[in-house]
Amino acid sequence: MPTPPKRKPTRPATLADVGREAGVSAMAASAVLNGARTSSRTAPETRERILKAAERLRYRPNAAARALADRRMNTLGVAAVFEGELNQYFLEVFNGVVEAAARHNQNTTVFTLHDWGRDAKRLAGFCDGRIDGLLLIAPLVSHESLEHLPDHTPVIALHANMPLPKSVNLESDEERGAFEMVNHLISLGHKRIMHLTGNRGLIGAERRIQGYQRALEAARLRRDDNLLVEAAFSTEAGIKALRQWLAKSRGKQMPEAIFCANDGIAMGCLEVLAAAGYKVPQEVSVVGFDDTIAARTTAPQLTTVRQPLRAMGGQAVEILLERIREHTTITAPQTVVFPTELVLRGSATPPPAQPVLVR
Amino acid sequence: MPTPPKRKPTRPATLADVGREAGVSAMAASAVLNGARTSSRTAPETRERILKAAERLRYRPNAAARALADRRMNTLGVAAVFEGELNQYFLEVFNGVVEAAARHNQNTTVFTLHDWGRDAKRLAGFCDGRIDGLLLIAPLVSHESLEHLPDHTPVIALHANMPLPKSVNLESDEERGAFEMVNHLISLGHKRIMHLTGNRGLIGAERRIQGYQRALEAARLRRDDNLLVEAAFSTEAGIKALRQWLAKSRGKQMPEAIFCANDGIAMGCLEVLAAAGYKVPQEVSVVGFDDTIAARTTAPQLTTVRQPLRAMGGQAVEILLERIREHTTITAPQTVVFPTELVLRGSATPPPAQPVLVR
DNA sequence: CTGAAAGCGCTTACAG
DNA sequence: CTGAAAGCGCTTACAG
Repeated sequence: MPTPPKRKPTRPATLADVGREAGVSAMAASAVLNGARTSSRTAPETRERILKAAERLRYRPNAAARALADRRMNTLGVAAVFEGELNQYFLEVFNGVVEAAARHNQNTTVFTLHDWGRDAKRLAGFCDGRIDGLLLIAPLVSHESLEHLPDHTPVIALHANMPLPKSVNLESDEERGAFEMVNHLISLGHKRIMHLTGNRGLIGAERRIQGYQRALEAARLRRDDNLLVEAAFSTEAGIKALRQWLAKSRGKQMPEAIFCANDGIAMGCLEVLAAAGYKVPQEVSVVGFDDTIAARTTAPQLTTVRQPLRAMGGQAVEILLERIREHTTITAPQTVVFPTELVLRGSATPPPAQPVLVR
Repeated sequence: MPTPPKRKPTRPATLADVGREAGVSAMAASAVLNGARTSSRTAPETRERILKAAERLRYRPNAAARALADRRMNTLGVAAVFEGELNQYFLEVFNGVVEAAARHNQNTTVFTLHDWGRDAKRLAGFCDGRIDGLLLIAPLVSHESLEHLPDHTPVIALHANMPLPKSVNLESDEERGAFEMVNHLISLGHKRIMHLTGNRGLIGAERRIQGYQRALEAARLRRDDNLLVEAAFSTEAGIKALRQWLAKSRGKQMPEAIFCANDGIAMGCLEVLAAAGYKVPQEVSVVGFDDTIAARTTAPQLTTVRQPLRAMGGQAVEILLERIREHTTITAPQTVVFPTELVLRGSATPPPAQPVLVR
């Protein structure tokens, strides 16, 4: 006795189901439901019947099947390192990414890496049809790891440590941002300006150093190597570096202003200076870089250099989608530079009339 | 003249390609490369040949094809509203999600909604085979929108405004957290304690209000309706609410402490108070709720109520994966409550000896 | 231990 | 305007 062809109720409806229900073929259903090319030329009443059937069956196109046929997943990958946590910088960029992706009906999937060098192979593994394009956030690439980059998936990089070949690279004009900030301090009357650097070797850190030095030179201020203090891009590093400097400089003159390579370092400075009893900005001005949320919650609020992180994230998505759509092949590395902007708040004022000594 | 069977170099290699290269069938390749069941029983030298061929061809399994055959995408969806930006709360939860997902070799894709009510249908649209399970972050569901929830994809909710039926619901004991925080302020000597609320009507906001009021009552402090100030769960709302309150209260006594419904509001308070020249915590104590990263980046750092957001995100993933694996069907809503915890930092101290006036 | 076959659910030419 | 066929790249039984 043959079993009646009964759909198991737990299985989502397919195009074939809808077609059967509407008395048409699966691809007629495909045409009207999933907008295949021929959709416009379907008879109105057939169309109606199919729509009704789909509604009744709660039909939803299966993404995997569609991706397989289409070679298009409508999903963008975002890769970033996860060192215990995704940080403020990432969140800011990701906001822009998510916003732009949503505008284009694209999904965003996040891949977290422990280490750019080590995980280069995993990165390529992501490009296995589940994403249509890949955005690398602040990647630290080496010539070797570039080997592992996917061939068939367009890649775009934001704040890479070196321009990725065959890719568009987004960066901001950090050298200029640093230059303008130091210039601003000079115009306020500062002459003795310390720079707490980011991680030496990172391109972002080096560019800020260059901007700092160029501004000093342009103003014919002498370069005091003692005021170029190596730190790293974190609050902890800022605290440590400034503390050490103060400890070994007792009795000497304080810097009139401290230009920090990012807001995190600046926060560390504020903490150390407050603890040691120096008044900011009356005795020492302190400025940052990035304009993260944190810059507005310190007291005084931070004068800083704004990078348009969110806009950069959005633009990355736009460019990536363009490349996916057009199948654009990039041969030479391409670079897009975003402007930075000075944000003036309360942490920088003219220097004190009398020199302040380290105490 | 027949064209030689030449692979187009732009196409990623498939199992068939690898099989051909190694002189075996596609499914032999499948067995050793993609770990199908039979993999263990492949002859060592065949195995070796296949591995070599795959390496040479840079073979990568196509995720879409695999998902279609498997009915398993190895991807989890996370849905959250995006009102201009993903906030710290989301970031914190997402950290836990990402971490747990990575541990299980699962991807995470983010779906952003404008509005829970309006986008209920889109939500179901996501459950089209591209994800295996869906995590709703702080969803605002209605009985009606529940209709649209997917039938074939397990769902789990974090901080839902009402327990979702057929789903596991994760929440934390916010009433108790609020109670303990206000109680702590009282034990420091505060009597005049303001509460800046979250969005009225949201269960999380109401629970914090209840905890606040219960603590005042328990200490027999009179309830001053003027100090229960309606705001919403954002920094901007905190700024606006406190500014308005200050503007209409000139000459009156400042609150000794401000209990904010979340850290974002507290950050807004710090900003307003810093701008207006009030010293925190010497003149006013400010405390938050959530213990997001931001709580540690403010100056002073925030005393706050810790919700184990990250752990909750991680746990959500674990439960979801369990449900996917087991095909567990849930009939009655299930709820898991996480404890909160007081985190003492610098933003709350005993009240000033002399009352401070609004200036 | 290995391979030929059928199927996952969709699309894209190609006929009628 | 509509349908039968082939194919996307993989897996899962099922034979040998």
